[in-house]
Amino acid sequence: MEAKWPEGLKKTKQRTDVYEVLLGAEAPMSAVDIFKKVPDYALSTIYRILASFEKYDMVIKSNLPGEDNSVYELNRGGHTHYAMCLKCHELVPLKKCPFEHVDIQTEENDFEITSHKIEIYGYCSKCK
Amino acid sequence: MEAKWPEGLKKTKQRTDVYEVLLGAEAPMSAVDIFKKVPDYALSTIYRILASFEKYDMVIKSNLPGEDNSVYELNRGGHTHYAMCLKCHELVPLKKCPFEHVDIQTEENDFEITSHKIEIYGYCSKCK
DNA sequence: AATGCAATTGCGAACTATTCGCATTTAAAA
DNA sequence: TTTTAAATGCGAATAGTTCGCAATTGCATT
Repeated sequence: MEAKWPEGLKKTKQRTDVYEVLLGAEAPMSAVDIFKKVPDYALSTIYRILASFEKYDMVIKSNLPGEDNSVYELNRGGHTHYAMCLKCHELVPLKKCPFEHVDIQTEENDFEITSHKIEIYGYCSKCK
Repeated sequence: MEAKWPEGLKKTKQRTDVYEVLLGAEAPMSAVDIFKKVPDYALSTIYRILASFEKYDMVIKSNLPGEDNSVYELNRGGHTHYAMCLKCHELVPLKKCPFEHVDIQTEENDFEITSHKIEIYGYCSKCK
């Protein structure tokens, strides 16, 4: 309900509702998923809201392959990765970031790494 | 020119030419990138060829965020990951897979991992 | 509480990457 | 060489996302 709201991001009914939806989600959602939860708002508005949230680092946008759309999740600080079931497409969170104690080396030895994304695939307990 | 060709994949001028293009590429290419190299073939044919290559595990299809298209690279066996420069979008290969000696644990403890993708972001030597 | 204005929204049209349908061509098996 | 399933070219269709613009709304200032 009440939560930190970025300075400079105007509060509107649409934005707070979309924020609520993301707060209640336990897996990343697509724009259309969100749209279905708040069908009174225009889909293009959902996209614009998500873009504004992304600009303020409130959400993380990901593109899961196999799917042709983007999904969004609230940026809750400590970053989370997911494993995706190739059969039912369920997303299962990883216990911890596998890169925690790994150092990554590029061919170009001057590359400054700022962030990463990980996609894990396989079969969930129900599907295998 | 002569290289292993999967059993059951019919050899056509279009397919071998697309294969050549991918062989000569040192970074993943989009369908349109490839199309520009072989402009006599229909773009839809390029897509279908890439889909057939993917089915035979000859290419790896990836979706780089920020870009709204997919890119394809030849599957050369030992898998490679890339770091992407957030400024110039150059792709720099990693020296080795960071997951080589890491075990990944999901919340659901029965998840069977079969593969992974990694996306590293940052700034290349030229851009930072 | 009323005013002003920039930011946001709704609506539909536009755009882009990708896929599909179908008639024609072609690889390669017989 | 004949045959036949698979591949291609072409344009149209689709899906996700973005854009333009007029109408609305948040919120700072009176």
